[in-house]
Amino acid sequence: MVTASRPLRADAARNRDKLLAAAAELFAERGLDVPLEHIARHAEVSIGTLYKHFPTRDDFVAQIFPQRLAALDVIGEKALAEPDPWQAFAGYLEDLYALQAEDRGLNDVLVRDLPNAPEVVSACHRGAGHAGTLIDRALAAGVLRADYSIADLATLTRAMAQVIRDSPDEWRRFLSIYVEGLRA
Amino acid sequence: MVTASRPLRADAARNRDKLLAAAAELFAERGLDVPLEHIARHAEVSIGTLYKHFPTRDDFVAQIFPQRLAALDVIGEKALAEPDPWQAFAGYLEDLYALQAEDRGLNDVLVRDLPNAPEVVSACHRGAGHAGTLIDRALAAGVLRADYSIADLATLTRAMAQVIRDSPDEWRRFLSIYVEGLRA
DNA sequence: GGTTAAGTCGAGGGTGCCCTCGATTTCTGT
DNA sequence: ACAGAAATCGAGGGCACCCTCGACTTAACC
Repeated sequence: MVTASRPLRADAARNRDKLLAAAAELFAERGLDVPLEHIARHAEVSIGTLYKHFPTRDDFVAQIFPQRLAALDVIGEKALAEPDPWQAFAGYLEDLYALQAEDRGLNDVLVRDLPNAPEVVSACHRGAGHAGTLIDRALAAGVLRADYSIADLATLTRAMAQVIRDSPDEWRRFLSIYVEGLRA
Repeated sequence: MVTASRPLRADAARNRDKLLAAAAELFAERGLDVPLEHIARHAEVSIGTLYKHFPTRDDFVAQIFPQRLAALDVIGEKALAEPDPWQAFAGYLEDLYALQAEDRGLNDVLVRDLPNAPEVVSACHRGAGHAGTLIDRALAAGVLRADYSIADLATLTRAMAQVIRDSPDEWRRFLSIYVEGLRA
């Protein structure tokens, strides 16, 4: 069933873009919970127009974060290209949380479930896939503690989210201590 | 300057107690941010009466948590009595976060600064004192990584708060991995 | 039992955010 | 240039929480 909607009118397309840009900026700075009214104001568009284009907050999230989550694939590939299994895994963690630390909204996305943004969910699944491979490789090489699993990484991610929020300069140290605990 | 206020009338004392009990229960279950109206309802007292007894939310916090934080002293003493410096330190962490995991409000208290509840702040300082001693002893014994400091423990506490909130059954595992990373 | 200070009550005003909808404006195809 | 479809606008209703204040009730003391 093809829902061939007519193309947007020029002014509408412009406003849509302004809204997306505003949302992306405010999400990154203030997190996923910025009032939608702030986004509208920042985009210089009325609140009614905002709701016309993006009826729910998750519509913004679904438009903005899949792109940003593509970075997850990039660091995943990068890590998979690293020959040393320990370096690959540890480097992946560094890169992942560096990404998270740069974007308050992304930090939120990785902690919440967003049942209404399937593309975001699937991007996270892809990321988890990479991470799983890295874990398996490290396990096979015997460099990672034998009982480590992807669930532990999920827990770590939530913990890191909090550390990043509270003290954006100390997360590397925290991570490095935790990672020490991971060696086989 | 002694502000000898008259004793409370019987009904007032009763209501005050009901309010404290309600607040303690709801803080523990739902965290520090329960609506004050819920507390009043749960205490079967009007919202006006609540404000009469406790003009701010921090007045509740200041009444409720110093008691609860006394448990911090207990586990601190217990740890100081343990002869093995590593066991003392690691056991302290276990006990501390077990406490935190039992009480959603306490979990919140340990993450926020509460400038308006000086008794709470000072109880935390006392706790930090114990922890500092335990760290120093472990460092002196050479069993703890040499650069560890009380600031790291503060970071850990925030991280643990998040882990406890999200997955109340997995915090022990998370902690044990982190603690592995701590051995000298 | 009467007096009165102390205490209780809850309606209601304030704020911040959510979301809708009818009046108005603007684009676009002819 | 005009008609009509498409967009825009923002006032306003709803909700959850905050907090206040004046009218009412009650305990405490004689």
